[in-house]
Amino acid sequence: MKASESRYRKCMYFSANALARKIEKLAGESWGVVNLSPSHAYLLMIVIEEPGIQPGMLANELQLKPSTITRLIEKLEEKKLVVRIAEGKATNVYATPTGKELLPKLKECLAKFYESYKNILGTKESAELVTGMNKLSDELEG
Amino acid sequence: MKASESRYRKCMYFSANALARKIEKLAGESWGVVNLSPSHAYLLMIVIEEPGIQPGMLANELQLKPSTITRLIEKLEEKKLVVRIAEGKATNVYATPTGKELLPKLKECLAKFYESYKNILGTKESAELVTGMNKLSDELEG
DNA sequence: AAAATTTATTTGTATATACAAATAAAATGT
DNA sequence: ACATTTTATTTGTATATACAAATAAATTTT
Repeated sequence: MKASESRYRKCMYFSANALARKIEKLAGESWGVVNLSPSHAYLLMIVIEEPGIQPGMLANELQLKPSTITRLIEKLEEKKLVVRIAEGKATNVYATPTGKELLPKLKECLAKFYESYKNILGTKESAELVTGMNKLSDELEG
Repeated sequence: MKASESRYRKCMYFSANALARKIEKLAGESWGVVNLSPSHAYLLMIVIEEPGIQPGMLANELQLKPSTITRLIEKLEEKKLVVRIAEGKATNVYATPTGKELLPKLKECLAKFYESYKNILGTKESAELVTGMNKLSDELEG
C-alpha cells in the first residue's frame, strides 16, 4: 500500500515518519560505499571542514541531541576517523588523516543522494518540500 | 539553532528526519492523556474500527513492517486493550471492551494533534506539505 | 498425497535517537 | 576565596523501528 492510500494519508504523523524512514534508507544506500550511516557521514564531513568543532555545535548543526553526538563520535573514533581532545569542560573533535582522506568520497555520496530524490520530485519541488519541512520544524523548535 | 540555519538545511535527509522527530514529540504530547504512543494509538483506532484486522493489513495501513506491528500489538495486549485470536497462519486482532471505550478520547487526541500543526502552518499549507511528502514516499516505495 | 513453494506472523537482534542523571569544568555571586 | 549556578559532555537506560531468520499454515506442483 502506498502512503497516499493509507487511511491516515492526511495525517502529518504518518507522512513525516514514513518519509523519514524511506529517506533514511535511501541515504543509507547512498553512503553504503564508505560504510558509514548518513549521520556518521554528515558528522565526519563537518568535522573535516571545521577542525576542533565541539559536540554542542555538532548537535546544533545536525539537529540532534548532545548525547546522540557523543554516540556518533564514539563510533567514528573506533574507526579511527576522528579523535577527541578534551579541553576543560569542552571537547574538540578532529578528523584523523584517514578521516580526511574520505572527504572526496563523502561529497560524491552526498551528490548522489541529492540526485536520487531530485530525479523523483524535480529540483524545484524538492526544494519547496525541504523549505516547507524546515518551516514547520523551526516552529516546533523546543 | 533552527533547522533552516543548519549547514545542511537544503538536504532532505535533515529536513525529513528533524521534522519527523519533532512531529513524533508533538504527537506524543497530544496522546499523552491516554498514555499511549502515537503508533499504539493509531493502531488501536484502526483495530476498533476494523475488528479482526490482521497484522499484515495493519502494517500496510500504518506504513510499518509486520515485525513492528507484532511489537505494538504485544504492548496493547499487555494493557488489555486488544486481543489476538490466531486463525491458521493468520491472526485476528480485536479491541477489548476497555479498548473500545477509549475511542472518543483517541479521536479527541487526534483532533488536537491536527490543530496543533495546522495552527502553525495553516490548513492549506499543511495539506500541501503532507501531499508532497506522500508523493515522494510513494516513489520511494520498496 | 507428498514435496515444494508461498504467505503470515513472530522472535532475536540491531540501528537511530532521546531522556534523565551523573560528572566535571567554568563563570558568577557574595 | 568559597559557594552557587551554569555550561559541556558523557553515561545509563529507554523508545521506535527494522532486518533476518525461524516458525507454521496454506497453496501449488508433481
